[in-house]
Order: sequence, then C-alpha cells, then structure tokens
Amino acid sequence: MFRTLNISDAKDSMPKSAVPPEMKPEVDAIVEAIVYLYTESRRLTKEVAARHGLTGPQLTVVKMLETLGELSLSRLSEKIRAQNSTVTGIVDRMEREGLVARARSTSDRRVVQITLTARGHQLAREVKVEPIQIFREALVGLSRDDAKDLLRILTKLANRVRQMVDDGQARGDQT
Amino acid sequence: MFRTLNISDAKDSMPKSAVPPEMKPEVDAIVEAIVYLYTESRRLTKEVAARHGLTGPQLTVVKMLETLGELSLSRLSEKIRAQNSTVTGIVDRMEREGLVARARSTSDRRVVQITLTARGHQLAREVKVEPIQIFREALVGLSRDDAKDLLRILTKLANRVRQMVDDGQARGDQT
DNA sequence: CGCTGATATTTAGCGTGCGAAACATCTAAC
DNA sequence: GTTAGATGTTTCGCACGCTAAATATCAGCG
Repeated sequence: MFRTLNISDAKDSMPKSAVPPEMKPEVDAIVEAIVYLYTESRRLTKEVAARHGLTGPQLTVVKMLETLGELSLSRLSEKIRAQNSTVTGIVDRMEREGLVARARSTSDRRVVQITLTARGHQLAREVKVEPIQIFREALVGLSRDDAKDLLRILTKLANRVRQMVDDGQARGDQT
Repeated sequence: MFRTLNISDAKDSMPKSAVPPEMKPEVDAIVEAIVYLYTESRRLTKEVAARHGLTGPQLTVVKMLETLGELSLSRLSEKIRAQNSTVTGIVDRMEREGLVARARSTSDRRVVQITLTARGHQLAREVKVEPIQIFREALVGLSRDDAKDLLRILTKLANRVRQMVDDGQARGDQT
C-alpha cells in the first residue's frame, strides 16, 4: 500500500467553514488563472531568450550568474529550482556554446564552480529583461491594494500547500 | 533590432499609479508564490499518478477522457494545453499500455478519435484525485472572501498578460 | 592507514514539450 | 475533376526535467 501523501485524508482535518462546494467553478477558475500565468510567463521568457539564441532555462542561468557571480552546480540547481542532473545538461550545452565555464574547486575537488565567460557576460548585459520581470510587467496594472491582497492570499495558499506536503512526508516517506 | 514583443514599450501605456517600485520585494514574492504553487501541484499530481503506474500528463488525459468521453487528438491537445506533437507521444505510450485506443473518424478521415479502453476506465475510477483537486485542497483553507478576492485579482492579472501578448503579436511578429 | 558513510557531480533511461517539416485528407475555386 | 490551400496528425530533432545508479571525493573513526 502507498501512503506517501494522502490528500483525501488531509481534507478531513481542515476547516470546513471556508470555500464551500458551490464555489467549485471559482476554484477551478483560480487554478486556471495560476496555470495560465505560469505557462504564459514561461513562454514569454522563452521568446525573449530565443531572440538572443538562448533557451528559457539558459537565460535564467545567465542572469543568475550575472547577479550572484560564480556558483557551484548544486547552488545553481537550488536557485533555478531544478535537479542537479538537469542542470548538468543545461551547463553542458551552455559550455559547448561558450557561455559558461566549469572550474573544479581547489578546496573541495568534488565541487564544480560555474562562471560566465566573456561572451556570457556580454549576453547578460544585452538581454535587459529578467525572466521574473515578465510577471512584474503584468503586475504593474494592479492597484496597490490588489497587490497587497494578492500577496497575502497567495502566501497563505503557499503555506497551506507546504504544510500539506510536510505532513505527507512526515507520515513515512522514504526517498 | 528585435521588436517581437516589446515589454518595455507596453509599460509606457499602463497606469503608473499602481504597484510602485518600492513594492519590488512584494512583487517578487507574488511571483515566487505562483511558481511554487504551480510546480508543487505538478509534483503532487505526478506523485498521485505514480501510485497507479501513470505519469502526470497521462493521469490528466485519463481524467479528461473519463469526463468528456471520446476526443479527437486536437481537442485533447487544447484541453490539456499542449501541442499536438506532444500529445501524439503521450497517446502513443498510453496506447502501448492499453489505456486508450485510437480510432480513425469515418466522417473525416484526417481525424483520430481517442477513447479510454476498459482498463483506462477502471484506472479513472480507481484514481480519486483529479489533478486540479490538489489545488482545491489548498484552497479549502481560505475564507470565502479571500477566495473571491484571489479570483478577482488573478483574473485581472491573467487578462493583462493576455492583452500584452496580443499586443505583441499584432505588432508584426515574424518567427 | 584503511574503512565507512556522506556529499557533489555525472551518466543513463525515460517522458514530456516544443517548432518545423512531412504526410494525408478535406474544401473550395476554377 | 484538378489544383491550391487549409486542416489534422505524425515524425524528427532538440532541450529540458526527473529518478536511480555510477563515480569521485571528502570527513571521520578505529
């Protein structure tokens, strides 16, 4: 039997007062909106990146290294929310294109430091729009109150999800 | 020069009154929250699907076909927000596993109708949680007012993005 | 020193996900 | 009816993105 993260169980321990069943369409609409916003911003990032011969993730990496400087592969993976193995591939291709360089750390020879090459730096300066900025542009149209409400509610939501996930894992998840 | 989708331009035509520069951290937090919610719900979907030997997208397809019945490949692609070529691959693997079947339409022989097999139907009944429901669980903790505000603001946001995208494309996009 | 377990990275295999091109079929226009 | 363009699907090539396993190195311990 699996009991990794039992979502149906979780429901029973939650306040029933809130978001009643008749709001189902609204809930679906919220989900729809979030998915739309995420996928669209991703598509836009990709489009911006493509104008400079980059992929979406590659642009993210370039901007990250420009901002934070040298990063180990692990740190870089955390920053862009991807697995090490995924980033290995991305860095492989970027290295092939001469955008970044790998350097073995001297203090700990397991660690690989990733740095921007001259070409990488130039690209970082060329591309004005950071991935996150595409979202930001859309947010510009909101009133300050709306923005505050949005942040408050989304944060609450994210924390709830985080809690659900933690509960699930605490229940005996062996990775 | 590129002008495929000029995001900086768009800003000029927008109300300056809203979301001022000093709210930058809040804006970043909103983005962070949306990205988190999206990726986490996707991860959870994948986890639920895995318990039944499915991938995330495959579970989505199973639930979609269970709900809507027979769908052409194009319609199915729209529904799950993916390109035809992507769905062709997903359906290939599901067909191989005996979950769905392809049937050439008699009225229009270009069209391929996708249907659930008996095994597909059984799986659909077995798996209680629809992908969207994972989000829903998190939303259960919100007050009704919060849910309404969230929907209102997100919708506004999504419409703004949609408008930005349309503007960009109308401005003369040559792939 | 030699062993053990932890940590950092890579490799291998698979499943999306996309755009472009190939292919089949349909539709309209002549 | 033939031709030209539109539409539905697949194929191809590439880039993620993930997990599991392999590899290399480190840190500590007897």
